[in-house]
Amino acid sequence: MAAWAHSHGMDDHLDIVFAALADPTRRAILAMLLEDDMAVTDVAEPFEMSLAAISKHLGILTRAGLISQERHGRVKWCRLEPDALRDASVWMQSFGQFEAVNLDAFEKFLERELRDAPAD
Amino acid sequence: MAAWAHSHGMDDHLDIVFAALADPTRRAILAMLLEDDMAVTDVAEPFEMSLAAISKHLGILTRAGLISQERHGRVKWCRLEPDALRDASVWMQSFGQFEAVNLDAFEKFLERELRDAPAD
DNA sequence: GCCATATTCAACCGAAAGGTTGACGATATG
DNA sequence: CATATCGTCAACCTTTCGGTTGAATATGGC
Repeated sequence: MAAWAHSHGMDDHLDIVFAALADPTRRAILAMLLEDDMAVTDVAEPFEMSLAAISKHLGILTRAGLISQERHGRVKWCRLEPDALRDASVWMQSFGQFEAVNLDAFEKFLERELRDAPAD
Repeated sequence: MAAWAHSHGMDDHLDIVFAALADPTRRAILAMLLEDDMAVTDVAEPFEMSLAAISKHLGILTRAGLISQERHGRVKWCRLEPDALRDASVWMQSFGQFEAVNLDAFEKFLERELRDAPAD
């Protein structure tokens, strides 16, 4: 089980992951990191915005668990962490394939969603 | 022009879809609509917020293509539209398969060294 | 026609998102 | 030591988000 599940509900984590994915700059960053790990400055280079803005985006991606950042000297390397994306992907597939046979995972998902919803 | 900049039409749509999914109320609504089509008032019933707020949420889900709304008399029925979710899921799976690409660690190491090299 | 019901619209509000700039701490280099 | 580079922080600004309330616009039932 993923580390974030200990301190947050799945719901909170999905909030953060989907919000992180909702920005085109951040998705472009993920696409860049798909090819290779990169330093913060190199990530920022192709974008027409300040380094501080990119640094914020990277913080958001890190908090969402979508990337990890590791410091080596004064350079901070950014690495893609596909696990969080896989989790959200699984969530979405439970909708896209709800006609299919795999109702087990979906059943558990639905239970969780309904319990977490502001009910009665 | 970078390779990741190719998908421009889809990019805007992904903005809207992921932003729509980033709210727990809206995800709960999607979960409810999995079971059955519902009228707006019935969708709003379990939530502790105004009907107008739910109406806004449904508008956002509709603009994202995640649901459709059809008016019958004075009742507006909401139906899940899993296609948009499937699209976003496909986008995410391309990242989930990151490991399948099996990038060579040595190659990454080499590129890192070259980028760090003070020569030129 | 009259009234209740279903849904949206418009105006407003506080908080959060996404950007800027300038200063700053830390690290490498000469 | 001096200086350039890497990255973040703090303060600020504007726009968007998520919610409220009250009025408005159908539509259905009697």
